[in-house]
Amino acid sequence: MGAPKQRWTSEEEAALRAGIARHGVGKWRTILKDPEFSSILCYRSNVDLKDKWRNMNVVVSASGSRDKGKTAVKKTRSTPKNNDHTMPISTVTSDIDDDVIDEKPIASVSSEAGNTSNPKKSHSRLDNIIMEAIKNLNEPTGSHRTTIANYIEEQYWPPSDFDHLLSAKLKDLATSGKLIKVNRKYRIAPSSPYSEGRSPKMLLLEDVQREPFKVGSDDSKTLTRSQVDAELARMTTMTAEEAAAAAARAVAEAEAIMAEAEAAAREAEVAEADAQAAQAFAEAAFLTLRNRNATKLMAQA
DNA sequence: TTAGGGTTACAG
DNA sequence: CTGTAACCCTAA
Repeated sequence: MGAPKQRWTSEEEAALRAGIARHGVGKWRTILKDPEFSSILCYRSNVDLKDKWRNMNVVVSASGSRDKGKTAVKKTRSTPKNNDHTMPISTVTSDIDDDVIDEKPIASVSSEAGNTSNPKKSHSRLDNIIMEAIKNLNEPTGSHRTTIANYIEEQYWPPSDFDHLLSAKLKDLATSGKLIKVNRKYRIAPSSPYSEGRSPKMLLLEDVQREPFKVGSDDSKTLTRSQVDAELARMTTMTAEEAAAAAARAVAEAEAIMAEAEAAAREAEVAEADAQAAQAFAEAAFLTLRNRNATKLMAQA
């Protein structure tokens, strides 16, 4: 975690995450060609994106054991890649009603990558994996248990009784205050050491809050994907002041919508979708605002 | 063009 | 000296 050669900035990481969330994992060239992301990632190649994404997903490498005792990566194809290039929130998850959590002792985890879990830490590695999963998923309104499970199953391999372990652990973390459970979604608690300044929401607010705009709790709730694209396309022709104003307004709208969606403690999937769209719009607006000088429209190869 | 292995540079 | 992150090379 040092500062080696050309370290990736937070903006670049955010752009990469946003691009992956929008286009899918592995579509590096597509992400690079995206006008919103190419502004930030113009100094990176598709290989750089791939390498960076690979490094970001390196979780807990086996300490020691350079090239020996490496447990083979069992490619369990039990999960047939349900969705590739769709919003992760679009998984409607008909398998809800998952709050039936058995109070199963999970002390005997001992199922991780080759190395024995360190007995010094009070919490097992599964805690770190869960927190990392939620952090990397980076969903503004929290992550469903099924989404977390899907993420972990793709990053690692599912241990035995992983479902029960995850449910118990999530409840344990929620009761201990390390996670906040809103509706059926889990977020990282603000006081948790895992809540680094990686949230694009915070990133947005830090740079755009100079223009105090009225939080309009008005028509913005009916923000659709096409409207987002239209607004975004119009923004590229704005002046700096107009772009700043629009970005600030977008952030305010996103905040209002997300706050409203969270306050409504119900299973409102429509509000959730709106919050996602607003978040995406705000992020894209921010990226456009920051790099509107370097507007290079890469010709389609 | 992408995925994976290998190499180099830097931090602890 | 060791681990990590960016960089580099190559097969598919």
